Amino acid sequence: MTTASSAKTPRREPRARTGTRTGTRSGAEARIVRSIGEAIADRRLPPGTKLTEESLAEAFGVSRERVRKVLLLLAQRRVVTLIPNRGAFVAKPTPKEAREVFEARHIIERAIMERLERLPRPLPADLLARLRDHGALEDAAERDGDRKAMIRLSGHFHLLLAEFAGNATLSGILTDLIDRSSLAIAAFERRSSHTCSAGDHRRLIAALINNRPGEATALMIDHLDEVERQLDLEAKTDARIDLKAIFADEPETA
Amino acid sequence: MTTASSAKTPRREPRARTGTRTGTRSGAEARIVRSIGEAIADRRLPPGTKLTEESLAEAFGVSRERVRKVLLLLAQRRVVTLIPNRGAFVAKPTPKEAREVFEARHIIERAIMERLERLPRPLPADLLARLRDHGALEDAAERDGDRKAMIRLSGHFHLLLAEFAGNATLSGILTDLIDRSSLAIAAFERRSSHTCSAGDHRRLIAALINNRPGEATALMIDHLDEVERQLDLEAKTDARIDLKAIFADEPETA
DNA sequence: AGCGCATGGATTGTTCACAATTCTGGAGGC
DNA sequence: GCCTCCAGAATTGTGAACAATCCATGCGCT
Repeated sequence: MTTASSAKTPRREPRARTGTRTGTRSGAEARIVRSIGEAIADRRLPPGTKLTEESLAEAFGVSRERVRKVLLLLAQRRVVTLIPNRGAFVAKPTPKEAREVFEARHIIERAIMERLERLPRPLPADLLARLRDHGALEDAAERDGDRKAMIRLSGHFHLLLAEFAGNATLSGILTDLIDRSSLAIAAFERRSSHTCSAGDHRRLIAALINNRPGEATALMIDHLDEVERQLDLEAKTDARIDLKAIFADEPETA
Repeated sequence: MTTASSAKTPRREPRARTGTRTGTRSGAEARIVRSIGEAIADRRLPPGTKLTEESLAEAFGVSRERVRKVLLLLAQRRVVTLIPNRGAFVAKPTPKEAREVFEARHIIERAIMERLERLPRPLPADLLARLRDHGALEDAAERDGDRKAMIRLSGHFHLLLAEFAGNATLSGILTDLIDRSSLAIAAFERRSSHTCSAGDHRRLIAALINNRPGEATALMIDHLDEVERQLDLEAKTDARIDLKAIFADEPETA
């Protein structure tokens, strides 16, 4: 094939900024990606929902081309599915894919917990503070029965731990996996069961602070197993929802 | 334009085909992504190389828009870096990022090896066949001193193992990590040493077949350690400090 | 010289119009 | 009644033109 050797004489190297986290540069796009991502995570956009370019463009007040780019990014993250000439849909994971995602989380989050347990004691003050703050938020959401907040906070909890494990690359990978977990949960959750994970998280925080070797890691594994066990890989949920209604009032500032 | 009420009554479900593997639909795009990715992996495109849209468009005989899309995908995979209004460059990982990538590979590939070791014996015939074929290819490349082939084959080896661990999601994650490893190697490799990994791979295959518990996993960890140890990750990135890079960091995202 | 500043050329970013494909709804034949 | 087939409409895909931005070179001034 044609080799891409058309790069001309090397000029100067750009400083490889580690800054941009998502690879998207414009702030507006990042905002839309996050907005749609969160809508999918807390199930305002259930799996299978058609994401019409023009509707989204209107809802966010941007051009269609930009929506197109956003959808491409989300597709790469497996959060939406692009079908040629048919459009974009909120991804609907297969049971196999759901199991794979949870297995991947098992692997990565176990490693994260092991690193956290190996952290020098006492734990950094900011970690403790953020864990405490987070616990309070989750408790409040549980008290209020705010389901969407609980889902969102649950994801944040896992990401918070990943962040303090000190490997941004792993955190990025886990971010995607958590989003896809949300999709899997939305697709396969049983009607009945609802032992919400706030309790698990509380115990996990306590174990992390007390630092009995292996305890926190074991709790994390149990926690992930428990979440996965609550799924019913036979259920098929289907619904469609009006995009504009969902994004009716989007906060201008992130 | 007035708001054309979209997303009407629920219609029909889109066949949630898992078909498109990469998220890119058109075959041409996938081809270009792979082509550029391989060129980066075996260092025909070293880190920092400017990737001008028009040059690429010409080289591949496609429109600039398509190149643009490809670059966006590669940026999402952290293989190229997009700088607003400046263009696309082959990513140049920092030492920190390189360490993170290798740590992530450690975690994932250890898990993969553990799963492979747990496979029922004797190993599937096709796995054995492909391992043998691959070994022959690597031996040949080593004999011929075909450095590019060796790099490519080394990546394929790890992906081959991942594939037979039976988790496509993990394989996908590892694919990205391997590409980024190639970048890290290209950026930080020491001039001198290069005990190429064909030998490591050979021993690993043997251990996998013989199946002394834990041996293959340990070999994989050693292998990854060895590769990383051959890099010079001491922060010698650049003597002069670029002020623009320091202050150019995103003011927008929290 | 060295520094500041304007201009020219090149490259990226955005918008627009149109082509291609699919979906919808109905007419017609069996 | 049910299926097939065929416009019309809606939606996605593509290319080209236009605007914005940046880099480099040269000129004038201190």
